[in-house]
Amino acid sequence: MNRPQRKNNPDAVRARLIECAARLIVDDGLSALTLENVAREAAVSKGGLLHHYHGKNALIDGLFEEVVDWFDSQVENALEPEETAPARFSKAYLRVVAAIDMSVPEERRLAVLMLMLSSDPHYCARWNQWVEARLQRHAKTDLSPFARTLRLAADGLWLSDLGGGPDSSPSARREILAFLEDIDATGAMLANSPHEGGQ
Amino acid sequence: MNRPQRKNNPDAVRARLIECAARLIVDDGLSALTLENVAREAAVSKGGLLHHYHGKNALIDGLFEEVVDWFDSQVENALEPEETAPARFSKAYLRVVAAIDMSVPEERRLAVLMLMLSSDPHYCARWNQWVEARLQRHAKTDLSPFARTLRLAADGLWLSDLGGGPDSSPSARREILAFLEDIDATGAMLANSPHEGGQ
DNA sequence: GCTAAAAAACCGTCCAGACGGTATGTACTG
DNA sequence: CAGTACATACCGTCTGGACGGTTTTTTAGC
Repeated sequence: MNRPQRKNNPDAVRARLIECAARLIVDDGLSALTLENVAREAAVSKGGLLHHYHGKNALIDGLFEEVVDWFDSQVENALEPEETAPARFSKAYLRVVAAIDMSVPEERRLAVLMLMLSSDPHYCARWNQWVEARLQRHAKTDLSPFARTLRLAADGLWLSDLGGGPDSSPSARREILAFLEDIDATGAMLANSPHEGGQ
Repeated sequence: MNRPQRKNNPDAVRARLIECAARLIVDDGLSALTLENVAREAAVSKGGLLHHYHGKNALIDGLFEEVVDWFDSQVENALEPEETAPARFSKAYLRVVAAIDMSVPEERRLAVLMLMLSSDPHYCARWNQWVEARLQRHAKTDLSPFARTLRLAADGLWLSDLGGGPDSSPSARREILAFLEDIDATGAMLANSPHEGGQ
């Protein structure tokens, strides 16, 4: 995968740049995401950064795609085998979000996504594209109110995680998950309503 | 309360500054919140702005408090009369969020809150303080998993509103609300679990 | 009630620093 | 040698904020 014949392989530098950008955003807020800060954190000069990413937008775009791809693969892995399971996609969605441990740097990436989503309409639109594409693929299972509610709760959890809200503690999180599973078990009102997508 | 004997009462100017700052953030993004822009929108010079708010932080702080106070009063008004109703606070919380109409300028304020929350850890902490204070006040009714889930879903709805996600359409929203109410009606698993607050 | 002093409200300008981005130079690799 | 991967130095712009001046309102003395 990597090319150890190079002393400093540029892929690693790129990855480090993305990683540091993510860390900066999560820990110090969006305003801390400056080229200089990222470069310093990644132990690279600003010129070096701009060699890999032609401008700040390119860096952010790279970060965005990185995170979305990561989340996408995570959800894909969390999907149940039965393809007709109700709320199959939304459950996986929730599971991935709920499993995030903010103390693990790798998993803070999602917080980055949240930040970017709420700060820039452009990324918001791109995210919505992803969600709607997935929703379309799982239209048979994930348009029910229950599925929607699951995703909404996941988003709330996600947001709560970001700020360390009172519902992000492990115990509170466990309770919520258990509650949602109980509802699922009762099996009430899981019928897919024929609600047209989009707004 | 106000002093109408003044021709241009400064309270009105301050309110206008806050209002314009909010509008700028929501419509044009966080980066558009500059002293000059705010001053121009409010038909006040930059010096005038700095006379009322000693620095940008003071302005943002004022905005933050304004919005939190507004949300607080909205939730207070949405509270059911019966003080022992399960998830009393969380239901009001959800009701207020769900009732927000983003086309009404007044109600876009909440979007401001979201923006600030996600951009600055400091405001995140202050928001958590508010939530925890309210949670403590309503500890008897709003620590159940159901209540937590309600607030989480509200947050998700809130976020979805901001970005115009696929779950922010009126019909989808109605479905979700109805679903949540059905769960409430079944009355299952509403017992307050003795979960210690905080993290 | 009149007036002068004080305070508050407000304006326009200027400046230091930060930030994104460019241009140029250099070392390493193949 | 050519191209990649960086580093260094620098530039133009924007922004926050300081500062001094001007108008309006309030207060105080008489």
